[in-house]
Order: sequence, then structure tokens, then C-alpha cells
Amino acid sequence: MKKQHTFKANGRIWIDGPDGAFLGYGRVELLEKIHELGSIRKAALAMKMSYRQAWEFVQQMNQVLKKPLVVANTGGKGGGQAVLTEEGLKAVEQFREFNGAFQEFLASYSKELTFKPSSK
Amino acid sequence: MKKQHTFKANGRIWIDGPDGAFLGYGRVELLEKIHELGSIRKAALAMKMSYRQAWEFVQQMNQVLKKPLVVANTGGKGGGQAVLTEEGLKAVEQFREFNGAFQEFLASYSKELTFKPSSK
DNA sequence: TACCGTTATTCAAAAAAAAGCATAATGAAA
DNA sequence: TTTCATTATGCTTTTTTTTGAATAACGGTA
Repeated sequence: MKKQHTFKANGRIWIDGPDGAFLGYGRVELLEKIHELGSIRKAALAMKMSYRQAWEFVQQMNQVLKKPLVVANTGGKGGGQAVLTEEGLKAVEQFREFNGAFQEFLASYSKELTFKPSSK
Repeated sequence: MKKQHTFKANGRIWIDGPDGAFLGYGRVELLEKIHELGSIRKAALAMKMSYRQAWEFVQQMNQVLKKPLVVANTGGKGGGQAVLTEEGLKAVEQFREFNGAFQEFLASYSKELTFKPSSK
């Protein structure tokens, strides 16, 4: 019989920049969706985030690095569009690596937990 | 010249039990203060948490393990008191170890970040 | 030039989370 | 038996966080 872990080590990570939050799960997912859909609005809709918040995230992220992570154009065919830059792609990749290592860390630590649950 | 890291890997961890959140920073600090001060109310005051929330945390934690982490007595000299059990002490210790390893993980990952800040 | 859907922005509304207040119960000690 | 500060609990208020509505600007394209 395999032991089941009713207790689990859990957590969240993010990357802070010079002025606070830079990259986290929400922002990275947003970047991925923008890359996939070519639009901030569609990306926000796809992940059930308000456009308001999505737009603010993009603004904030773009101010942190020398080069923007997202370039958005207003007007034109379709009303406008947004594309992920080289820097944006790198940022996504680095965060994913970081998170991969973190998930392994959590999994290994979960095995060391020795708490005994009340009854269920 | 020493390189300064304007970007930092950051995060938070916690331990989930069978029914959700079990131990996190706030709860562990609360347990430590209870151990130190012998009172839920004083512990809450010391960390500027409302007694209401502190009390609820204790209730929740006590329902998770077979044995309670905190034993609280009402009435008597001083109106009552609360003491940390063996299980409570172990829980604090395990979380602190977990967090120690996590902080090392974050520190080592921070060194690998290669983002270039905008100007400052 | 008129149209289109998105970007960009403000401001009010709603939802969620936390805090604060009030009060009963408790039981050792004086 | 009176006192005392705390535990225990419900309920209201406040604060914080999110969301939603409303609107101007934009510029390729037909």
C-alpha cells in the first residue's frame, strides 16, 4: 500500500524588481496568453481577468526592464494588437524554470512531513 | 565591485492539511507568541492581529491534528491562559526548518537572475 | 472618409477580507 | 461570594481589494 500524503508543502513564488513585484503566476500567464492571442483584451478574457488589471500589469512590467516585454499598438485593422517581445519571451522562460525547480522543492519536502491527521 | 542584485527571487510557503491551510507564517508566529506569553489575547496583541482572527486560527489548527497544538483554559487566576503542547512545538519547529530551506533556495536562485533594470 | 475593435483611462460599484465592538461564560484566588 | 482578565462567540462596521461600466483615442482598411 502506497502512503498517501494528507499534508502537503505548498507555496508561491515571484520575482521582485527594483520597485516591487515584477513577475508572478498571474503576470506570466498573462504574457503567455498575449503571445498566443495577440491582444491584451483577449488574453484577459481568456484567463477571466479584468482588462483593467491586465492592462495595469503590462504597464508595470514594461517599466521595469530596459526594453518592454509587451508592445501594444492602438488602432488599425482589428482595432489594435499586442505582441510579446524577445524580452517578454525570456522573462516567461526564466520564470517557468524557476517555478519548475520550486515545484520539485515542494514535492521533496512534502515527503518529509510527519503530521498525523485527526481522523478522516 | 560587488554586483548588486536589483532583482530578487521571492515567495511564501505554507503547509496544507486535509481541509486546506494548516500552517503558515502568521499561524506559526502566533504559536510562538502564545508559547512565549501564555495567552491568545496577549499573543494577538503582540503581533497586532485581532483576537478574533487569532482565536479562529487556533480553532482551525486544533482540528487538524489528532492532538491539539494549543490548550486554552478559561477562568481562574488571570482569567485564563493558553499553552503550547508538544505537538504545537513540533509544528513550529518543522515549519521553521521548511522555511529555512526555502530561504536558501530563494537566495541561490536570486543569483541566477539576469534581468537588466530600466535605468536606476 | 466612415468603420471597426482594441488600446488607454477614469470613476463608481461590488465583493471580499479584516477589524472592531459587545457580551456571556469561566473558575482560581482573595 | 465577589473579583478579575481571559476565553469564547456573534454581529456590525470598516477597510481593502476587485470588478465593471463608460468613453476617448487610435489608425489600418474598405
